[in-house]
Amino acid sequence: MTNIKDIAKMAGVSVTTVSRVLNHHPYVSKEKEAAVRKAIEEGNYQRNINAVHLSKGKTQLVGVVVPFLNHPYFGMLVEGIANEAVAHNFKLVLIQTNYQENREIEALHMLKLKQIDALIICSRSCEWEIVEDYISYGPIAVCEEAGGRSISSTYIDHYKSFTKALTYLHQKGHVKIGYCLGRRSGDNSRQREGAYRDFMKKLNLPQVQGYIFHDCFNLEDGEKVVQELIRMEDPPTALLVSSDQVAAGILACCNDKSIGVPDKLALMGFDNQPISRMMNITTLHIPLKEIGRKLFLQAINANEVSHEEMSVTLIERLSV
Amino acid sequence: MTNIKDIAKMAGVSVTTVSRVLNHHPYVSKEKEAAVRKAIEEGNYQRNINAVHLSKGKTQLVGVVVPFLNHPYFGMLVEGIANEAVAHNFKLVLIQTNYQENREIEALHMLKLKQIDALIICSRSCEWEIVEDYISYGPIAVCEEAGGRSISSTYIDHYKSFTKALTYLHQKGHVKIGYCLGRRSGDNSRQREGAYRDFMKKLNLPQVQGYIFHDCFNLEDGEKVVQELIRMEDPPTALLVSSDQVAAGILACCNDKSIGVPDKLALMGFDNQPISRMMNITTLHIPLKEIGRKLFLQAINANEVSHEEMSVTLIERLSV
DNA sequence: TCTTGCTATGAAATGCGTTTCATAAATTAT
DNA sequence: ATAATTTATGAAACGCATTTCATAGCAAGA
Repeated sequence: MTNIKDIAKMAGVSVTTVSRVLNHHPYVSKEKEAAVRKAIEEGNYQRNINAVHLSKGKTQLVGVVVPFLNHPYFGMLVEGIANEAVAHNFKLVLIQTNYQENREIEALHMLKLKQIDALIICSRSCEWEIVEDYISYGPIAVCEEAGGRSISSTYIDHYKSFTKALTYLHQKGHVKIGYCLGRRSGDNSRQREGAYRDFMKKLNLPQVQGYIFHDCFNLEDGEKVVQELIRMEDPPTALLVSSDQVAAGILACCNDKSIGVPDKLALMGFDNQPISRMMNITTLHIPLKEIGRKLFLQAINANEVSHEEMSVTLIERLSV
Repeated sequence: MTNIKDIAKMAGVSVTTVSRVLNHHPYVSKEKEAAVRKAIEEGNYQRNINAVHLSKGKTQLVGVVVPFLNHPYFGMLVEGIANEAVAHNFKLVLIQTNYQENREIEALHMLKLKQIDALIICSRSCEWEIVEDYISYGPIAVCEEAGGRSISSTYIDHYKSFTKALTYLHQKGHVKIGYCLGRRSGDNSRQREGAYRDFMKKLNLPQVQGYIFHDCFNLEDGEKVVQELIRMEDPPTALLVSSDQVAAGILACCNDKSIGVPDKLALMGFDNQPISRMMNITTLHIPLKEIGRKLFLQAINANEVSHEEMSVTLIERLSV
């Protein structure tokens, strides 16, 4: 393999000049540039990218932390990130955590080691303090509110969104309202729980523990929920489901069991995934691709920390 | 930032010895090792990973080429790859191509530049010849039959699978059978088309051009198909759909329009995605995660090229 | 005419860890 | 007791491109 030195020799110039040509730096005469290009051609020269990385201390790589991939939510989000990455000539390094904290720390570590130039955390598992320990090593962007912290964020306000959805359900006459969340921990869940508690309290509606479901991620989890609902003697009349996937699962199961939606049970989804459109599930649209795009831009912008709230839109369909 | 030289000085040894400790090489006395470890601790030393990469010519990175991510097929496949990658201490570099050939070539180029140690192509767009040009730079694994070529592969035989499905449909009494595929190009599609042609011809069944649909990837595409079906005066009675997503879309649309499934239209899906289970779609199970896992193992095994065919299983549900 | 200031170019320093080679000392084998 | 290994350790080479610094020539401005 030829290296820059060989090329320099072949072209009769210094390595500096070759480097200049390679990097489109000014101050190279046309003749020398031509000679260098010819040598590159003839020597079939390929820059050793790892040497470039070492030298520059940059890798044009951005880490993306996701708990898992085979879920439309993250699929869309990463799609948005990936599209923007291409446009900026960056590659993505995928770090699948399955919500394991140590995997997330590993990702942060990669930032420290400069294996990646920046890190996007789509769903955080470890403490803020730990993340903050790494901000000096490179930009970090998260998909949740990080106001006040030196970490860029593009997020939606889950408290507001949840309140919006609850208001809508209430307006539609529902009083016995329950909800389904993904993982129990995490700020997002806490925000949502808070919104629920506050809302129900304010309007003096019953807060039933049994109306609350956790660990709902996929279609299959919807079945689980319906099975529990059936067993209740006084089930909720409306369910706010933090993922369209789960809502779709619930709906399908209801159809199976001839539970009328929305008459017997109203369903409000989240995300506005294709499936919700197809199954006519009323949902809150979240601009995931757009969020992904913004996250990427924040991640590669080492100069400033920014916080961007994205708004959600209620999409009325037929499940409420 | 302290580097290996600093550590060597601090511990009163040579950089070689530090490197030995770092890499768990033998022939280091207990005392020196302890001194080195202490220095590493005190100096808060972090190996410069880019220097390691340069020196070793390896990056512990495997590239993964996918056309897009927000599709359960690729989501699952990559999930399988990612799980195995974690187990082997590799990271994945995602290359989203949107089926653009040049993006795929870029990925191959990364292999050449040693930015990645191996490449997994989940869905190939460019010519075999181009891919083969790169095999000397590192292992490549593909998710399609590559028999005879020096490229590892884990795949399912689409000809066989399609034939299996067609046979099943025919056994169930269907004669007017159509099918839906993703992209028109690609070996997989060609295999399927071939299977269809051969099967229909052999049994002397009608091959109607209008029964064939292309560019079906997502739920939404199902709608499109149904709309066309409605317009036909002599529509097919069964459809073999190369993705459960699309099958689900079709089914949902049929439900909407009160087209009885399977009475009016039988649907046979592909992949055995969660959605097919939920919607009771008869499908062919493809062990995607398993395929992903094998692909990864093939990719990091630089010593031998292997070809592994995975079998599909027909899952009888209620849509046929 | 003299001073700036730009253009052009290369030597050398910088980023940093791994690995080969050489050597010395300590064992083990013969 | 001598030869053959094994253990231990470091210097130097190797992987390679970028960037700073120094220098020289030439053109434009004062």
